[in-house]
Amino acid sequence: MLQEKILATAISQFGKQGYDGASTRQIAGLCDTAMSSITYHFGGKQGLYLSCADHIAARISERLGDIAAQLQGREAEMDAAQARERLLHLLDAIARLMLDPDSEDWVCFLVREQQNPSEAFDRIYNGVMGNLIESAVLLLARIRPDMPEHERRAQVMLLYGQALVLRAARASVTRGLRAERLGDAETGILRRMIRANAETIFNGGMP
Amino acid sequence: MLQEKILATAISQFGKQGYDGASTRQIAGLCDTAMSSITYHFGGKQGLYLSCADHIAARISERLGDIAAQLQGREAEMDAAQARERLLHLLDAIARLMLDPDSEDWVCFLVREQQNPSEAFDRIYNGVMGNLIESAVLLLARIRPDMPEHERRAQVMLLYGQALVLRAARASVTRGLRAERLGDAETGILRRMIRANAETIFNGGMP
DNA sequence: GTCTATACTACGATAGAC
DNA sequence: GTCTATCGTAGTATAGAC
Repeated sequence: MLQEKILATAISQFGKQGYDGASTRQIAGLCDTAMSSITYHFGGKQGLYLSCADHIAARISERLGDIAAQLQGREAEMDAAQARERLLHLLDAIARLMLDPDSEDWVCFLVREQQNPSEAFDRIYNGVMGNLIESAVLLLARIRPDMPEHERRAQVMLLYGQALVLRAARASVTRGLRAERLGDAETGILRRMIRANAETIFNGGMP
Repeated sequence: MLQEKILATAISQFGKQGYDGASTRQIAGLCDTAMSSITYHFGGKQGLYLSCADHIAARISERLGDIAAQLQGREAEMDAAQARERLLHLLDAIARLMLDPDSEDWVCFLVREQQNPSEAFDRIYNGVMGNLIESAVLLLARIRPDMPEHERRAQVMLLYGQALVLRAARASVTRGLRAERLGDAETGILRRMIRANAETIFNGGMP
C-alpha cells in the first residue's frame, strides 16, 4: 500500500530530521514515487505530518493499548497489591518502548513535537497518552491513598521521566553508562532499576 | 555587542525551530542587521550553530559550575552524609534549571541536539555535561558503596531523568498536572518530590 | 491514482560598495 | 564591520497529461 509506505517513511524522516529538516521530495523519493502523490493522498506536507501523528497514536495503542484497556475503569476495584503490579507493568512497558530500536523514529517524532507542540501533539495526547497518564494516576491512588491528588500526578510524571530519559537523552545515557550503545546488558539493568526505584518510591514515607 | 545579540537570538531560534527550521535571514532580521553579518562573524550557519553550543556549555558552567567545581576531586574525601547532601543539591539545581523559563531556549537546543547528536553535542558534553554526570556517579559511590559501578551509572541517569522530563516532555507534564503552566505551586511540589524520591532511592535496599 | 512540468518562494553563500 | 545585490539550490504547491 503506497499510502502506508509513505506514512512509515515520513515518520522516519520527520523523526530523524524534524518537520523542517525533512522534505516531501525526499520522502517521495524513498518510496519510489512522485512528490505530488503526497499532495494527492495527504493534501500536502502539513497534512502528511498530521497523518503521521494519528498513525503514531495508533501504534502506541497497539503496543500499550492492551494494558490501558485492561485497566479501563477497573482501577477503583483493585487492591493496593494488584494496582502496584499493574503500574510496575505499565512502567516497564514504557521503558521497553523507549529502549526498543524499532520505536526510535516515532518516539523521536514525539519528543520533537513536545518541544513546540502543535495540533499533532493534541491528537496523540488526546488519542492515547492522556489515557496512559490518567491510568497511572488512578493506580497510584490505590497504592498511595494517603498522598494528595496533585502529588500523585507529579509523581506519575517523574516516574515516566525515568523511562523517557532513555530516549530523549539517549546520547548522554550511552556516554554516561560508558557504552557504545544500549545493548541487552544495559537494557536489562535499566529496566530492573526503573522497577526497583518505582517500588521503593511506592513505599516512600510509609512504614 | 552585535555578536552576543546574534548568539542569543540564534540559540532562541535554533531551540524553538531546530537547525533546519531556523533561518539565518530571520535571525539577522531579529537583530536588525544583515544576514551577511553572520557569515562575517561566525563563518556561516554551521559556524553559528557550533558557537551556540559553546555558549550553552559556558552558561551551564556559570550556573552549575560552582557546584561541580566545589566537588572537583573532593568526592572521595566526603562521608556518606555529606555526599548525600551534595548530590541532592546538584539534582535540585538541575531541576530548577529545567523549570526556569529563562533556560527554556537553550535546554530545547540541547534536547533537540540529542535527537541526532552532532559535533555541537560533543562540545557541550565534553565541556560540562560529562563532568556533571561523573560528579554524580562519584557522589553516589560514597552514598551507596555496595552498589556495582555500572548500576550507579544507570541510577544517575534515571535520577537526572526525573528532572529532564520537566523540560523534554513539558507539554505532557503540564497536561498531566492539569495545569495551564508550571507556576510556583507546581514547581515547588516537583522539586520537593524529586528530592524526596532521590532520598528514598539512596536508602533503597539498605536497612 | 500516478506521473511530469512548471511556478513560486525561501534558503545559504558570496562578491563588492561603503 | 556592515550593508545591498545577486547567484545557485532546494523547498512546496499546482496544473495538466496519461
